[in-house]
Amino acid sequence: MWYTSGWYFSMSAARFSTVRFIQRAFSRPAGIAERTSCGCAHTRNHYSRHRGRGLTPIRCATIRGSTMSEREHSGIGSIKELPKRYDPSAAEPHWQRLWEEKGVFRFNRDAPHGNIFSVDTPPPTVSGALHIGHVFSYVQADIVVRYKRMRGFEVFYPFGFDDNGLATERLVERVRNVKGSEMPREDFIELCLEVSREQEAEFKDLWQAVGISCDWTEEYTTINERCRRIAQRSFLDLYHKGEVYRKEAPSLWCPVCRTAIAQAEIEDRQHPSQFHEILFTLDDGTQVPIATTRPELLPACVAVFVHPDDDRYAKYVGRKTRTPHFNADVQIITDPLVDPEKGTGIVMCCTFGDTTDIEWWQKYGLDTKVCIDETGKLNEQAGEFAGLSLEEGRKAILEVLRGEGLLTKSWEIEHTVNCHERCGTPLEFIVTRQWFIKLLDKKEKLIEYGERCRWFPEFMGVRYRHWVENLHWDWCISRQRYYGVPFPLWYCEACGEVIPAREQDLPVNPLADHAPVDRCPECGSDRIRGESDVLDTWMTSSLTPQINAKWGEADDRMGQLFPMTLRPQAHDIIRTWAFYTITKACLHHEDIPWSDVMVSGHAQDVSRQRFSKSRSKTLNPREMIEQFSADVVRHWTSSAKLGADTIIDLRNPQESFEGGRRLVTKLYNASKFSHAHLLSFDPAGRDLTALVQHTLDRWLLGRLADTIQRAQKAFDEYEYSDALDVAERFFWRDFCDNYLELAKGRLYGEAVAGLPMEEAERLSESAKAALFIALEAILKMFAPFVPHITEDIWHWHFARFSSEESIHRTAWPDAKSLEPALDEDCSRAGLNLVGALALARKAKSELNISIKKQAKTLTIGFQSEDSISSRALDDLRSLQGDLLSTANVDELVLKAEALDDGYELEGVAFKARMELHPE
RNA sequence: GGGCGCUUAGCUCAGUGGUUAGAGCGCAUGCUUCACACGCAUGAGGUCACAGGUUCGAAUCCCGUAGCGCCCA
Repeated sequence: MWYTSGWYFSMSAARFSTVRFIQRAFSRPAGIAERTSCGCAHTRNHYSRHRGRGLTPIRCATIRGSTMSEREHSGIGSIKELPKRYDPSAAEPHWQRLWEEKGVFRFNRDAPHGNIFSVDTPPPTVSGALHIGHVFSYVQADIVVRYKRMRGFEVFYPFGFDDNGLATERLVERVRNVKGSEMPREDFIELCLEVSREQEAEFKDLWQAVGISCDWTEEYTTINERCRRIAQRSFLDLYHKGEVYRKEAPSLWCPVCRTAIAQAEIEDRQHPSQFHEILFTLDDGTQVPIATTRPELLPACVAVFVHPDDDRYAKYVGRKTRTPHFNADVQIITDPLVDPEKGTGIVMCCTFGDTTDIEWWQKYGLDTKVCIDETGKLNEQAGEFAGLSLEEGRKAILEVLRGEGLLTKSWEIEHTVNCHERCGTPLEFIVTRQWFIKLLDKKEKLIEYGERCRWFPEFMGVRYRHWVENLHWDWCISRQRYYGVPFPLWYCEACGEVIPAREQDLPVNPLADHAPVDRCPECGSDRIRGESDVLDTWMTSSLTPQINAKWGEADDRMGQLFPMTLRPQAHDIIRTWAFYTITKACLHHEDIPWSDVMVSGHAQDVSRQRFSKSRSKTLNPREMIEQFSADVVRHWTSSAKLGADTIIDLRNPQESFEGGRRLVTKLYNASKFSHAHLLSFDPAGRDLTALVQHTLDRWLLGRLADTIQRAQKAFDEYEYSDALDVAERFFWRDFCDNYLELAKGRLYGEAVAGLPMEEAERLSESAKAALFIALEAILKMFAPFVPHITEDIWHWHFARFSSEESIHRTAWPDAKSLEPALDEDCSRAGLNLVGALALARKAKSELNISIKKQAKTLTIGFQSEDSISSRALDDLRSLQGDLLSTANVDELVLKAEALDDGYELEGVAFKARMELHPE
């Protein structure tokens, strides 16, 4: 039998006693640690140092603040006495409270500009519950921020909520079942503020629960006094610079929300629709077929168009035609914008069906015949159809035409319709008087400013450029709504003069406050009226860098904080949030708002539909955190590369969280093991790299240095997912699978049992020093991703040697500091040993035996006698004790010749053969 | 119609000119092992969408085709 091998007993005499000691230590009832004169509980090694060698007791690491101490402090002393499993539901709120109490993420207001990493997070719109997609995007930013903080930047990470505007109004109307238009304005605004406050409390609670490391003392909402003042200051600045104008013009109009909106608020939706072929009549009685999807606009028809090269209709050009039923005579005109392939190739132009109608209206000086009112109903222009909704009007007009024999054909088509992103209503163009910011005259400048920002990933900057290139309208900033920042303006009712507020009076409410003058400076009239429109909410939310830097305020810190460093956001808001923010910085300061933009993707269901606040089917992040923990949810957010969308199965979300769960469990277990051995190691005041002397320990630190550098490089490019990947690889493979297994012999004292005391001490201290360095670096590398468990473990052991209160304020691991311990020969030897260990594992696996089962010999043969092989042979010879104790083999046979059978490891120039003890 | 992105293992995805293309999940086999069975070990699994080109060498660069997604007309 294998255990009767004489070699085993002769080599293991010392080990045998150790084993018996361990058994005795473990046989104590759990929770009763043996105590000695140093007054604390002990690990086996610590215990043996006191008893066996009479060494002075070292200070034992006590656990400060960690959740473990609350539950288990009485039991430090062996692995057994740590809880079997980590409990995130207790640990996570504990650390979140501590971070808040200690102000761990608070910005130091005296920090110099050059050392600041400032983050302009887009404040989430208060328009419904946050979903898992928000967590996906915002946590990605937090991961980067936590890394930057550890790299020594003074982080400025404020957080705000965008509660001003239409989106919030619609939420309030929905949840309180009211209509803003049907109640007193002030009451409605009060209700909006109330709902906003409730929602914001929930948002904040969720952000804290998921561990967003922002500074809550910098919190703002876009409706608060500072934001109203800055938004009005922004308007006045543009007004005085001549960058805004007020004009009566066709504007995008939402008939349901009854307000003008901007181009950026359009959402294209595919609608099933019908093409109708309608007969117009020429002056000589000839009938021409015109195809349209919008027969309800027939009363507003002011011309018909054909393509200049369309031979079919060339003979009609320049003549007049009469609209069916409404009997208006309109001109037939040619224009290249007509698509001859679409419908019949003849198209009617109305006031206003679409942007082409508006273009033609301007270009050819056409009549204005408005048939739609601002509530989306047909007006008196539509004759007997007045008062009908557009849908009813369409049916009625078609019915009449059919009766008159003028509707010749109808067929189904798929049609893209411009809808309002907030309510989905098809938009109309209505002539109204609105304020606009000039954009079209500065497209090139806006593109240039976009290019001065660094976009991650780079192609997201291209999307911005194309959006600017394709702008058709100046920015309409008037909203005929209630819950928003008022225009700081009054008008003279007599002559129409515009009277702006004075800077020192901001913020103003022109409906309640007196104008800065009693009489119109132009005509002397005392009939002065405040503007009732409010500013587009983007007028405020495009100013978040200025709001954060308190532009123009008494405590202005623009010099310190502007431009900001980073704008993190998802890609759907490039055309809105990013675009408007760049526009404002350009207009106000001739500068970019931030130097870097990191653009995240979306979380989607398996059907590849992105989540949104309005979709009912989504995942509640609170429930996910309760079920899987914040760390696990955060780990999932790193599973996708920056900018890439990710998929999460709503019916089976646990699959997406599996990787995080595994990492957290593994971190806990590996740390628990390390902790037990490190309790007897005192790093205080010692040069740890100098203690690391064993080849394997130096190999480990070489791998660590490489990992740190690669993670750092990835993080600096905002590629947090690559950083996580290299860290996990190192932790799982190098550290857990190989190093810990190989070091156990020395950590338990077995591998050094027969050596002189000093040598044994040196080798075991080397392992502990390496363990200490590597584990702390591992915790730090994972800290941005899984901030709670890393904080917890760091407090078991490392906090007491640090001047910081939290791992999140400590320095990112320094690869350079490891250099004294690095050595090429050790790196190579370590690699060879790990290769040989893999061969031994493979051999046992092929023989279907446990890795633990003691084998007789491991024979490794080398294919050739080149220098690589002979060095590898030397490496294995010098490390054979580590190999044998880890692989559980009695004897290693090294042969400088190729083996004719056995197991070959790919990429390694040797083969191995395993020989078992006879049964 | 235009722009951007994507197409790599059963699934979800890494992989920016250089050995034999990787990971996680899933699958198969073995192992109760003194941190971890929520674990470990070992293994199977790929015509890198298709076609052409550049190159000593292409998943990677260029051109074209097809399909998918997003954004904009």
